[in-house]
Amino acid sequence: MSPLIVNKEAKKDQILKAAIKAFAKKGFARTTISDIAQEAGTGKGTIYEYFDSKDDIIHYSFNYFIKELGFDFEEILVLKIPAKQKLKQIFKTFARISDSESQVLIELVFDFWAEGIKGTHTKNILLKEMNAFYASYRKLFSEIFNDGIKDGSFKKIFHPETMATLIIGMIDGLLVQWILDKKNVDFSKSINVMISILLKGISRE
Amino acid sequence: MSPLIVNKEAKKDQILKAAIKAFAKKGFARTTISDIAQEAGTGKGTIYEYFDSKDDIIHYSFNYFIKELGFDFEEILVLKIPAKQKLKQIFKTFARISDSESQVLIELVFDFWAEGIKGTHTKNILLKEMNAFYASYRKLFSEIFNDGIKDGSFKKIFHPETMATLIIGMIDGLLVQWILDKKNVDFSKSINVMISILLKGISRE
Amino acid sequence: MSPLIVNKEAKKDQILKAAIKAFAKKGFARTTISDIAQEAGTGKGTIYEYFDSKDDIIHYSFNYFIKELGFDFEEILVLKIPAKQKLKQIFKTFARISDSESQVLIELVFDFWAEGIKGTHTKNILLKEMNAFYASYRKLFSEIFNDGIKDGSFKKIFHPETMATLIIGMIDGLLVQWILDKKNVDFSKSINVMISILLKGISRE
Amino acid sequence: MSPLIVNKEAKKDQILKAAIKAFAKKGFARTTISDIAQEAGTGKGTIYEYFDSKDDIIHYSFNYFIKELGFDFEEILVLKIPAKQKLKQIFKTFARISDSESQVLIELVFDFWAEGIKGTHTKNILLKEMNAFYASYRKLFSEIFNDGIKDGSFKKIFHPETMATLIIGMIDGLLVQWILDKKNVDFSKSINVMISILLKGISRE
DNA sequence: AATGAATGAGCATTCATTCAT
DNA sequence: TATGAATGAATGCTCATTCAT
Repeated sequence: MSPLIVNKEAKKDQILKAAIKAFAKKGFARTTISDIAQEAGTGKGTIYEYFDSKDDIIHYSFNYFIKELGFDFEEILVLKIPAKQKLKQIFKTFARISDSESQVLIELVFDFWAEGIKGTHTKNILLKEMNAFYASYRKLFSEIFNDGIKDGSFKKIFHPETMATLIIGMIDGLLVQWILDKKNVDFSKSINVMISILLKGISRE
Repeated sequence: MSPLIVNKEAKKDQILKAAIKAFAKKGFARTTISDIAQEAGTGKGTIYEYFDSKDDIIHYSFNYFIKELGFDFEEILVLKIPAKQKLKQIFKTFARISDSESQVLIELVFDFWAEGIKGTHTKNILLKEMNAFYASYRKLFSEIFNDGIKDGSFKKIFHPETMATLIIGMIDGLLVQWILDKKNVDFSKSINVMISILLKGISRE
Repeated sequence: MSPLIVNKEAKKDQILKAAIKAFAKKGFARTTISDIAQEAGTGKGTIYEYFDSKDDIIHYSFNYFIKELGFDFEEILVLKIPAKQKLKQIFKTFARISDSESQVLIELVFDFWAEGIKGTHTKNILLKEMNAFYASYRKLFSEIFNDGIKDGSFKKIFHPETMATLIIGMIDGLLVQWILDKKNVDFSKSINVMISILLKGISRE
Repeated sequence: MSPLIVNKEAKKDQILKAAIKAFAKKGFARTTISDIAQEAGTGKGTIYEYFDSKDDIIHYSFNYFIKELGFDFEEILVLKIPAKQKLKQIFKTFARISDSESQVLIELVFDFWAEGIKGTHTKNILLKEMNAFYASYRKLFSEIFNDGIKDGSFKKIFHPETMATLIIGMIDGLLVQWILDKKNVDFSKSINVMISILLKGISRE
């Protein structure tokens, strides 16, 4: 009669993954709790044992999304290598997005964006989190640019913050292009071209 | 003897604008026909006098979106000016996006993207149209690059198609950044920086 | 500038005929005022110039139905011919139902029956009228039977009222069979068989 | 650990009965899902746990109608009794229709007929089923007539198929008369008169 | 008189959420 | 803890009816 021991965290994770899979197929709005339950192989009611609401699941999905895609370049940031090398290192990570299992996750960006800026009262959390994410993201790049300018490898003609925005924008933009038309868009190649041009544009000499 | 005379086209347009306004506020999924009717100042039933369904309205919104944002650079394309000038000209158009009344419209991009790739059978029309739009868009830029390469003003080291994807991606990406965080992102400025770097990167000498 | 002179009655009739045609196609419930207007070649609003409501049209349809199918055997009733001849004469009329233009009309019986016994407050008029019609109908037959019994040509073993019900029931029933499955049911033939059996059953000697 | 246990079949049946009751009161078209839910004592949503759509309910109603009214005379058909006895036996069943709980069910015939021949694409299932039912019904009677003719108890002057149509028509017709005007029509008595006349008409000597 | 644009009450249906077991 | 039956608020859409012209 010993109760089945389940790792609550593990099950929550399992449901979350199922939810993401379901979201990727039909988008937030069209995905029902039933869909998620089915994908997770549980009952509908069970979902609510682990999440407060559908919005809650969306919210968790975003955090999972960020973490899982490995957008944490802290380690790179503290490396003792030239700014230019850091940039190259970071871009290498992105190039990897197009292969692997990240694909399902990637499909969610649009939904996050759409949901993020629109959602009702509750969901402004999403918007805040997204803004926080992008802000930290921008900071990451701007620090690198600042370093580069300081050590003389980058020209100081460009405002580092603006440059950061630009870089991130380019990455997101390529993502969009690629998701919309995978057949005709080569993500990795485009990223590489981008870094080349970029470095050429900002490198001193 | 004569019935109430209404300019059907004008009213359809008016409703469409109201719909777009409503969509911009809450997104496609959360916007109800009632919302649209209220925004348009008509009864619910009236909406259906002008559109077949909610999907139909979304569909029309996309076409309006494209046309209204003036993404038709055909005129520029045929101008007898150097490729470099053409690029600058085009980018000027984008810089204008951030001001004026385009703002409401811009908010819809996320929804189009999200709806486009997920939608059910019927809505794949949207996806097709979006793909068609982006394809023609890419063609536009790649032609300019080809011209530039031909007349010797651009280096021929980059694949024009990839470059086009890159440019469009950058624009879209900046758009995203800006929509998400208008306070901290300066769209026009970023666009200008972008063109500078870009031209530096691809111009011969 | 002399106004177009229209015979109001004629136009009402024209609309009524169009309505019946429409009803025959889709049934009362599924037929819209638009359908009727289209069939009549008029505007929707015009319908209301001649009829108070959809229910009103149904109501008029019933009266038209009765009159048009020629269920007025008064003339036969007063003829100076034997009861048996009268019966035959009447049945001949029914045999004619299956050819001619009555067909459209006939399709409506089910709707009248269904609407008649169910309808809301307003429509109990229909039920009353239908009952009145059937009552007079029964009276017609029972008078003939009474005559036949009186003059000795019919056996007096059967209650004339019951016999009348039976006859009418048979006719209606055949109608049902025939409408439902015209390919496999021969209305005229069945009617003829019926009268044969009937006469054999009730005729004295 | 175990979820709420419900006898799904039983509940579906209960809802079906409630639906039939509701249909009997207002007819298919005027009966709303709300009406059915109210009659069943459940919430609106619950109905859809057991049936796919309103059409689905109508469809099930027909099958229930056929089964419940005991229109399955197979057992009688195989009895080793004379054809004449079989007919009497069958007619006894009909006489029973007018009493008991069948009454609610009976009220639906008109709706089935009306819906059957008009319905849209989906509902032609109803028409097919009705035709199938009547066809098997006709076959039942024609077999009895054939038997009677073979064993010499019936005259062979009448085409068995036509006779069958006639009988069924008479029954349906009486039903109509009775439903429309229960006060003035005695169903059982009429049926009895009918069988008398019929037998007299077709029996040899 | 004729019309059809406008409308909102009303309907079938969906789905997030609750809760008894 | 797990479940799925139950539910009603909410939604897209239809259509009889009204009414300005």
